[in-house]
Amino acid sequence: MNAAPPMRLDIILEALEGASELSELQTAIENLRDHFKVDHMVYHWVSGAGDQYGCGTYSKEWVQRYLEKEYVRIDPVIQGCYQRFHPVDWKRLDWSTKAARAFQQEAIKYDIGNQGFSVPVRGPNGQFALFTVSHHCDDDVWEAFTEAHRRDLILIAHYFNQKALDFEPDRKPETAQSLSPREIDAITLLAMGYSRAQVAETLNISEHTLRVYIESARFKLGAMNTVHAVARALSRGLIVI
Amino acid sequence: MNAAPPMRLDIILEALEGASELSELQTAIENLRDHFKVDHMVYHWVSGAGDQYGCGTYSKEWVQRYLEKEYVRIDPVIQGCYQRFHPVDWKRLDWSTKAARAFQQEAIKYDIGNQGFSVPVRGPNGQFALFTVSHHCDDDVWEAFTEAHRRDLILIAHYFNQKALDFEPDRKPETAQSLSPREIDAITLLAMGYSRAQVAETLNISEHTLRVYIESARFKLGAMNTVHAVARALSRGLIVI
DNA sequence: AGCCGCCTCGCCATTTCTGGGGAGTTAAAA
DNA sequence: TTTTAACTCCCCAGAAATGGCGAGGCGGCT
Repeated sequence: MNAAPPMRLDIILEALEGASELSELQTAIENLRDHFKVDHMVYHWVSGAGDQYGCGTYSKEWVQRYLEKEYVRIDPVIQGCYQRFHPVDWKRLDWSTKAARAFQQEAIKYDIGNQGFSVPVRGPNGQFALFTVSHHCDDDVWEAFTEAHRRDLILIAHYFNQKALDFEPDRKPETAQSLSPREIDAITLLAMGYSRAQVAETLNISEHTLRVYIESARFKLGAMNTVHAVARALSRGLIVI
Repeated sequence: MNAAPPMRLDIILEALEGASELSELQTAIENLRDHFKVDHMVYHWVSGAGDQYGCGTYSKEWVQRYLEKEYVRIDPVIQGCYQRFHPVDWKRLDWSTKAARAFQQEAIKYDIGNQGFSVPVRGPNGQFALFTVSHHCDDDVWEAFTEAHRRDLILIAHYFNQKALDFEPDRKPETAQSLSPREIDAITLLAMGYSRAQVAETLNISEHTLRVYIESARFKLGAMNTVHAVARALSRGLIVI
């Protein structure tokens, strides 16, 4: 299609590293798609509450439909990568549910391609994103491709996420409010299923003291109740269970 | 020191990728240190609860002291990387507190080196680890080194973490007992801070019905109470907020 | 056709959590 | 040195969650 030959990878990466605007990410991802000669390449930041953000080469129609239908809830690529650290071929995901299969059929109709490979990326505070390459080809061709370029793709995913985090200032101020050791203890034990009485006993403090911790943690986390506080602490990576 | 010349990077990486035992990680990290001609190289998995795990070339004495004194709590490298996505030079971290400076002095006494560079890595369920290179040299030499090898170090960090996750079986056998759509709705809204009454109203069902969902979700998740259920659903990636 | 899972609704008693107060110590930071 | 932040303890009343009970309709799978 294009008269110009694909750009060299290191030049694209350098441009990506130096990017200072969102539009440059879009340019970079298009250059990368041409460089690797694949149908699509997408960076997709999945920010839990439902709001998403990203850039890539999927058609506007598909992106809109994806958002409208809240496909993020059933997309096996999202679900699968969320549990994994490794980059993963779409074939190895769980497409067994009916909803997933319908989703797959529709995606193919929108020219996403029958093959895909996604790299999960994670940042501070539970931030999560995907970098995906998709294409239309045979299984063996695709396997050769992913084998050959896995390292590059991991690095590229890393760079895109780095830039996305740089451009998204919203995530930073929340970081300031970390929890005190005692608060972390309290919230962690609550997340492990202990009742307040049990937590207090475990920590060797009175239940009243425990409540002070829970309340101050709730305040710091901007949570409306204990469940909310635990959920926020978890998804921000402040506690681990 | 060694008579043998350093191994080539891609050979070391290949060995790392194919590793099936912890001891191979230790071998790989020593080879990498020799390859890059630095004083130390360390992979350090920081598992929230306090237990740690890793491999690397720090002296046994330092590792033991680090664990004994629970330096993970005050180490600015840990604190700083936990909030960041980018790899970071130790000089750019916050060493202003008294405890941090004392820690730094002690680390230098144990021959860690005056320069350091750490790459944060994150896996599913809030897993967090660091890959660190440290050395004794001037600022400009160090800057040239980190500039030249940043990409390699990111990839190496990724591979080490991948292997560490593979070797850690605790994270895997999550019996993926999935939740019904309504249960997911209920647990998600609870995780977002809504009270039962609010969730019931939002979902247009009676509070009694809602309770059935919560209880069945609790049962499926093996949780002892609502907080526990929400925490489990979150850390298993069944819900996203 | 029958079983199973999912969705929906109801009541009562008990336990647990939450929101509003106040108060003292210690250790580190400004 | 003063201030700040973390840790500890206490009371009370009202709101919310929990445990255990039962019931019916709908849709898919065998």
